Amino acid sequence: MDKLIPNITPAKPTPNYHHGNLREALLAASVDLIGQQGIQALSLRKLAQLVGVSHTSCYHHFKDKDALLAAVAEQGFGQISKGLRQIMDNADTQLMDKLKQAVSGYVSFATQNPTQYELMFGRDLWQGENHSQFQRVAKDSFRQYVYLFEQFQQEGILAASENPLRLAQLMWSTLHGLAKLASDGIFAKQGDLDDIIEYALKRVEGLINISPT
Amino acid sequence: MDKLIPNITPAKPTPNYHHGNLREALLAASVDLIGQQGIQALSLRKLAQLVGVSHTSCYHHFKDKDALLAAVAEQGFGQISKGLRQIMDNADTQLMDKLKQAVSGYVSFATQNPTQYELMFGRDLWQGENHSQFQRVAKDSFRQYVYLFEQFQQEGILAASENPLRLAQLMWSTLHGLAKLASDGIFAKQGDLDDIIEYALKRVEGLINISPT
DNA sequence: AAACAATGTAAACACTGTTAAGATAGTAAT
DNA sequence: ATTACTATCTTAACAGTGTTTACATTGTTT
Repeated sequence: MDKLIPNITPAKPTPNYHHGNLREALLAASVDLIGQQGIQALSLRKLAQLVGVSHTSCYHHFKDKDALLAAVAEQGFGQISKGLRQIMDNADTQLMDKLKQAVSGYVSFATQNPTQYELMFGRDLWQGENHSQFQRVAKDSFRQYVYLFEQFQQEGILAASENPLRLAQLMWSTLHGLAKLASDGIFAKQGDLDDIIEYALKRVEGLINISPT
Repeated sequence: MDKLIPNITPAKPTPNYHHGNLREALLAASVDLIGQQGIQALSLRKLAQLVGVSHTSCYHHFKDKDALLAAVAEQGFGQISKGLRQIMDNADTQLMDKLKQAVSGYVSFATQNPTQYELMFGRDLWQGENHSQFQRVAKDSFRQYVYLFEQFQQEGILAASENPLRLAQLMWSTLHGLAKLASDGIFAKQGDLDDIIEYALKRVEGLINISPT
């Protein structure tokens, strides 16, 4: 779906004074530029030149540079949410398989879009001003994990004594940690990743079958 | 140990041409400034003004702005390592209690120094140029977790069939995820954190007692 | 005392985000 | 269709940034 080498073509021959679709173009160029050169390398001016437009025109579509970054991050969460929903809505898949697919899908996104993933969890977007729209989309993607564990419980696979929310929080923390550390190559070598995931899933399976206190 | 409101005093009356301890002063001021205003707010000029020195003097102690940030991050890992070592070296503490203390200590650091923690795991420092010294200190702090689980195994508490490295990687991922999400208030409310940690530790305890395949 | 290296400063460069004022083009109202 | 209006894009300017270059001051070694 994503091109391996996104094409950053320096301006296209748009004879129109009004670009017509500048907002989307800016977002797309941002994803490309960030993916290739890192978050730091993204400047409004470079971006505008890439799209073939004056750099101040950005301010008609985004309040801030921060707002643009928030939109890029939001798009990332949207992508994850979409993928999760497709997995969840497949009636032919067993619950445990859904979990496995959800996990590997999440980690895949992080490792394939490491800089965007970094942006999505940057402290600025969560702590600073209220990028409320962005945060809403992000939290929606999380609720699907809670929903998954609730289904586990409804089908009696997971003991009623367990707390689905806590379980989802714990599992998602692990997932985020794995994704982050793997995508940045911090500790686990890229190859070890699958091993660790398998290792983690075994634990969850044990938890589900044994269902301890 | 850390002051709640670090004092950012704008320049001290240093009549000396040579500051004498500029490197340390810059690091300390960086930690303060970052902690109060965020990473983005740190500029070499602001920093220099805070210490009462010309902004170009930084380049005699750090190659880059990035190098300075790496030093700040390195100091953070050093702090964590030191705390872990104190826990590990206490002969009067049981292994399981050491684990608990290590976990809560780690999370405490992250929640009390959220911006520095963010910096420590920023992609730039891990991906970009080779801040080798920084990475060495960081990885040292991780090895202590591996060492802990190895001890578990030596004392027969953890089944020999388990892989201490994998276990440490998994646990540390979880820990990092929890710390990050909690310190930025992303999903878990700050109050829920203790619950989740307790929940997580129970899982590890179960793993250790039952010692499954 | 002279030579040297370490550590400080000042000036200049290219680049950044942001604002303000004006140009252009589509759209709705008369 | 002409007018008014709004959305969109441009140019010009501003303050602030990291970094380099050349120079000043100090501490140390010969």
